[in-house]
Amino acid sequence: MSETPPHRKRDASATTEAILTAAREVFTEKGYDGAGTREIAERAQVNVALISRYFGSKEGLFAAAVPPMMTLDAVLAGDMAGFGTRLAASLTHKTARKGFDPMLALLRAASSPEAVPVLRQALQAQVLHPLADRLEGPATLERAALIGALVVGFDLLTRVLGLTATGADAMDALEQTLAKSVQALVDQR
Amino acid sequence: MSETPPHRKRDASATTEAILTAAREVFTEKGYDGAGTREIAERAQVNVALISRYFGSKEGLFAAAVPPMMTLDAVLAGDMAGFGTRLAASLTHKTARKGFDPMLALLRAASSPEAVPVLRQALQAQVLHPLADRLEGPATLERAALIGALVVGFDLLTRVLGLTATGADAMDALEQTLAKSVQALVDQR
DNA sequence: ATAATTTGTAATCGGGTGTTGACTTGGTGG
DNA sequence: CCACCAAGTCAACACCCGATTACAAATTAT
Repeated sequence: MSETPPHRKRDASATTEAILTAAREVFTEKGYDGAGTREIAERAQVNVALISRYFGSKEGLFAAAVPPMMTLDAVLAGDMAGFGTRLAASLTHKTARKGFDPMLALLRAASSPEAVPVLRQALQAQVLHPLADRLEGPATLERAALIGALVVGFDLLTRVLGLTATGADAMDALEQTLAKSVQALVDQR
Repeated sequence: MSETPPHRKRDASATTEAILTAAREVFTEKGYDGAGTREIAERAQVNVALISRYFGSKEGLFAAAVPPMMTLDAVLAGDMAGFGTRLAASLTHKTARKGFDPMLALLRAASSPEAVPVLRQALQAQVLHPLADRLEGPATLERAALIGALVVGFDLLTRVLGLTATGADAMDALEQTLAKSVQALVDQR
């Protein structure tokens, strides 16, 4: 058995990036409390102390890892007439993407006091406000918040709590109803 | 200074009840991970070991404390024409009740794997199904789930993440929009 | 080549967690 | 009265956490 190369080339930016992607994965899977710095470091194949060095603390790592990825741009592209359908599809068509998922990370970190300010600010600035700007009519911010509530609640029920629709046709019905509810909030005026 | 009476009268059912109410409060405030058995015992003025004795484990305590209280009966009473208004009012009129709040407890425990099965079962059996039974038309379970998502998401945004409506009139607009969205899901057919 | 700075390592600190076992105390039935 | 058993106490266990310190190795600058 050949010895594992004792250390890869020294590259600060590469290791910070490795830490960030590992942190995103673990925060997604385990939440803020459940994610341990040792586990993150291990997955990044990096020494634990480097987390403190580069990000100051676990909270600093979370703030650096999660917020930049919270965006609604993909679904917001296109005309708002099809927004409900697009959003519903993006929620039900769980691409089962391994690794980082901003929504799961948010849901599983929301119970940790240290993470709350970070999450609130990012959600406000990068999701709710951009969405409200695309709405017309009265109370755009409130309607945007309700759309956000629908999305967040939907993901909490299905992905975190694991509530499953009973059948494939029920899944279709769910997606259609969701799309209709969202679109009603978009078209309201 | 008189000595504090070294111990109150021995009463197993009274102490289990004290543990339960203390547990409900702490789980509400700190979530499942954040709530410590020692803190619960201290608030109940009870020895920590009694938690293990009476409930087997922290998970057992959670299962005994939270699910029985998850109910929608108060809002479900009355005719379904006013359901949206009633539900929206019950959410925005945060009575700021101190102590136990099943919705907060659910939200802050949802990220803990040990709590998830308990929460899912209780939500399913005591909230979603009773609500679906009161709905008419197609896909009642799916529409009930979406109403649940709206409620859960709304509370997550406002109470857990602390997103605040900018003004009092904005709060009214939010409540009305929420009522309308819920009622639309109720009346759909 | 030598000094200085950055990058990575290893061990440890102080504290907190849920849970357990042995023990003591209180009330009660024989 | 006293033995018995439930109810409560106490101290410890084994484990995990985030953070820090002192040190070694590699890179860069002089």
